[in-house]
Amino acid sequence: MTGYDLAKVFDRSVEFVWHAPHSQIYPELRRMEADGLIAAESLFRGRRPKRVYAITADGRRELEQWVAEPSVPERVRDPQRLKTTYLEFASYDDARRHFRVHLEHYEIWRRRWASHVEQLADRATPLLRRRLAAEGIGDPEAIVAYKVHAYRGMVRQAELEVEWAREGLRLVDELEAEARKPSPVPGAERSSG
Amino acid sequence: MTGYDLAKVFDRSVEFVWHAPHSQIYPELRRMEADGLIAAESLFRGRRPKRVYAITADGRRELEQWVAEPSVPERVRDPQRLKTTYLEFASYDDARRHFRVHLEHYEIWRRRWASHVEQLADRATPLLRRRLAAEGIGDPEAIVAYKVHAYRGMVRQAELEVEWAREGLRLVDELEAEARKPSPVPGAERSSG
DNA sequence: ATGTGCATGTAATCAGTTACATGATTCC
DNA sequence: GGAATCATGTAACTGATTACATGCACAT
Repeated sequence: MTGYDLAKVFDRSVEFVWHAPHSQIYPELRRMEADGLIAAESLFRGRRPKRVYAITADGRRELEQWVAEPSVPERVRDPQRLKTTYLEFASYDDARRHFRVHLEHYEIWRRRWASHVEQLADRATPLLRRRLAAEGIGDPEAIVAYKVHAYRGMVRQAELEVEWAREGLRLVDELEAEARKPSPVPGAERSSG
Repeated sequence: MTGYDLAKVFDRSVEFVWHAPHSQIYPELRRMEADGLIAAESLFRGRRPKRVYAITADGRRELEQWVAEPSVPERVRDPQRLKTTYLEFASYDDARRHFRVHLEHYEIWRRRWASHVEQLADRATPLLRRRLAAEGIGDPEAIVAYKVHAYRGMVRQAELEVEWAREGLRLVDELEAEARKPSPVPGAERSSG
């Protein structure tokens, strides 16, 4: 593939587990080429060449090493959850806006990931078709099954976030209703449930 | 607090939604001081001073602005899920190891987050006690409720990851069992369920 | 004396974002 | 002719990691 193709895959297309802008992709491709992990063929159509990359034997070995070693999950850094922790500094409306943005974001992504899972299960994505059409690749069941499992994980994550945001909205409503009530006499909360 | 105190809070203590090493904290504190968001008091005990920071009025305003504007979640970048997508390049044992590491990691964090939720609900964490003891702060219910909600989100995320990893392990077992079987005659899958 | 915890930094490097920059081709 | 898409880069900056570096206080 070319850098441009990759940018599409990362950005607009279906590979929704990793994002990278083209400004990161092009230099990285050059670095990988210099390291011998990929090789480019320059195609001239019209005047300017485009560089079509393919993996080398060394690159394949590197890829296999990478999948073989389990990567330890990174230290948590969750901007949304961090901000939630300090929502008492915001107005009720701002707090609601916080959860609504979260909800809408993950609702969109839930749909994207879900439809991608369907496409994978149907073996309908261009990349997957290419992989399955190639010869000498291992178990086609495994190729599909691992991807489906990965993206199902993303779908569930999104579902969780949508639900969590909904509960957040309900929480804000409750806190606001509670705050509007006349302040209770200390100790009085025992008498009424 | 001092930079050291903050590093503890970020690193070893209970604030499990954001991580930062001290090498990032100290310069950042100096920058925030230069910007007038925090002010330091140098305490001399023995010989070397330690710098105890407190938020300023400007800093408080900045904090309120930060919580008021909803932050749009970042583009997805999920190393574990990415690797899962290419597990067909790994051996079954390496694939299992991948999911086991994931499982153990999130099992540990699930426990941490869950016990933190309990502590928050009991108003038992040192930081929360300090906040609630301070005067002129708003609704104590809200202070606790938002934090509990945030950390409950983390607990559920961890539960999801644990379950997802378990299913991953089952998937690898199935794929391996399937691969060990004599290769089926094409079309034969119709006759037996 | 030795190790643990308190306490504060710097330096080199890497990863990632945003903006700047260009030009060809193809479709309407 | 103009817009969208193909196609490839660089530059400045910010955020984050890893390693290097130092020194005090206190308990065993």
